[in-house]
Amino acid sequence: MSISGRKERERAERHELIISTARELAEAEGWDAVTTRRLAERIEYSQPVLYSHFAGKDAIVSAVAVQGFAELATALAAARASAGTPEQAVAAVAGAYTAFGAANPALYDAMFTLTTDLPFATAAAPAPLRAAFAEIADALAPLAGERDPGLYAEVGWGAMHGMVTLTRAGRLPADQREQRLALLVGQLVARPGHI
Amino acid sequence: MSISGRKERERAERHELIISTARELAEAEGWDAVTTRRLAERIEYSQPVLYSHFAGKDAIVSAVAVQGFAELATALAAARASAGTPEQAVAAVAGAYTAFGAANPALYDAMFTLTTDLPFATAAAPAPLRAAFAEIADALAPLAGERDPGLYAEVGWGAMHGMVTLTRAGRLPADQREQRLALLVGQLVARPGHI
DNA sequence: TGATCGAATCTAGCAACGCTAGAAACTGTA
DNA sequence: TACAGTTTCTAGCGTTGCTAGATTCGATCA
Repeated sequence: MSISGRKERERAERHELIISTARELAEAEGWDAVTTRRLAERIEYSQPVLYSHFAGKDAIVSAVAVQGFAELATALAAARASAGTPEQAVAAVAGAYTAFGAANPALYDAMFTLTTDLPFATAAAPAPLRAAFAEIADALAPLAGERDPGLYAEVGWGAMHGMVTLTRAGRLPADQREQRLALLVGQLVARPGHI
Repeated sequence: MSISGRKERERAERHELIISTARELAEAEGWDAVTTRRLAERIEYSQPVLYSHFAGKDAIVSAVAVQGFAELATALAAARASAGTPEQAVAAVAGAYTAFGAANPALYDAMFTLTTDLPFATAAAPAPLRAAFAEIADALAPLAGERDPGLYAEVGWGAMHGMVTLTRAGRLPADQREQRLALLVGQLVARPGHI
């Protein structure tokens, strides 16, 4: 048992090594630089070993994305826990969310731009994805009032996500980041207007 | 003059043909199917002619994107013009924006996901891009109040963009689209809360 | 009308991509 | 020490974006 145990352990380590190396390479040089050849060279194995761990390159990106969602969930939970009022919790979560996107651009790309096959809005979605969304939902829930909590959370998430992606693409000026975020939070926690 | 004039005209026609063919192919089969070989075959020229019109494939995608921004600006203007109150204008613009994204998924991808080199928040940004943003800004301006109009527009744009992309990626359930949009608009036009 | 020269276009090919079949090496067992 | 099974690698396939050099086309002049 100990021999096969060691093998399994080594295999699991290599599995994680592939994920972390792909992530590092992407964060350092962008996802275009993450080719199976370069990745294999970095982990000091030949190309085909990648395919003994993952179905293909997409699966590697997805694995990085899931890791990202787990970290995002942790960051949001910490932000929410540090806040006093519900409004402050929303502000803290929004700040943590946008900071996460700014600090890990390639990771954020893997989570939202490159990964297309991760189930999300279903029960089959990986736990980290549901955990990250739950943090947003939990932060907004106390303020929902007559609003549907699920929809309220989705709208809040979408607003934060849009800001992150537009900022990242250089489509929102980098300055006034703070004020923009404050304005977003102000709208999110506002009592809804009617048309 | 008439001969070289005809040549220039034919060249311009082919230029547009490349753009429209790329767009059609993308909308029909996704951008992955838009290879330089398939594109050349469709326009019934060899591959290298593409490079006599565009610096590379990215430039073709960018050209499609600019066309998309022009159409988006038109759609938003029409929506805004049809509305009565400022609040209704915001609702109309938001509805038109999300409908545009849903109706032209590949085009929207070209505009926001694939194109990375289009300048935006600067004066050097192509006119259609500034026009589309201006429609959003103009719709929100009457409601800005003490809010900075520019930031207010950016936040509104980000919120709509986030909703479109998350919906498109299958990360927001397709049902309750209407209610979600209404909730978003309600938050956008709300008098801001404070933290 | 026919030769010439420049421009437009195509053929053919490069390097790099994701991925895989079959050979080789390595590991544990007898 | 020979064998069996797994693991890993070498080599290569088809496709990608892009380009150099050959070729064809067309306007201009003798």
